[in-house]
Amino acid sequence: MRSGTAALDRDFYARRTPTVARALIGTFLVHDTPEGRCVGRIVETEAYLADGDPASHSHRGPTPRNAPMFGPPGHAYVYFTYGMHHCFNLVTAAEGVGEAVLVRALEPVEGSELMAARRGRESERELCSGPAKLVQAMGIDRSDDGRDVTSGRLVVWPRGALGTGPRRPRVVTATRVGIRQGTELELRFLLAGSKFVSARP
DNA sequence: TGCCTGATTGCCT
DNA sequence: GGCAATCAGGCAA
Repeated sequence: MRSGTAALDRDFYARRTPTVARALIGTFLVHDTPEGRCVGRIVETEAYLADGDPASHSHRGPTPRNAPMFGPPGHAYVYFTYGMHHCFNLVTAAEGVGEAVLVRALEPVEGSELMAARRGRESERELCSGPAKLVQAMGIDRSDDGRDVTSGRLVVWPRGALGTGPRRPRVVTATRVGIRQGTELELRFLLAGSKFVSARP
């Protein structure tokens, strides 16, 4: 294993959640399954906070569903919504603080044929341009809820790990989408100019 | 116990 | 641009 492909460690996630959400732009989500490896560059994220954020699942305190948000940072939080979709989050901040970053869009980097087969879609832009789309394309499911993402089959590689893409990408902020409360908060982060984001700000 | 809403997507018009 | 699909959590009764 090359030194450049070491996964982001727990200290990366144990910071202020908006800081982590911004720092995740340009990093690589990597999932190894028996069918093969899929890699996507993270191009869109949203931060969900513990205090003053009514859109956050953790807003009303811990439940069995949102428990991973309150666990140690560097773990996955996968939840089911709208009766048919899953969304993938990375748990941030200190243990006991219910915060996480929702990964909203990826740019396919490796394994796009496998992604297309899972998605039943050929268009590269349609593979990962939405939180539920990328979960399906990457082969993530509820068994990954709570998984440690600092090592193992599901990890995040730092910017520059593959020798492609800018190490200091231009990141723009915007208000979050798909929520009714907390819409005034600028907690959405996007890779400037990327055509793989879910919706233009 | 039961009704309502939602961090979405894809198909239909 | 509208709307159905379909389930877990929250809240009212």
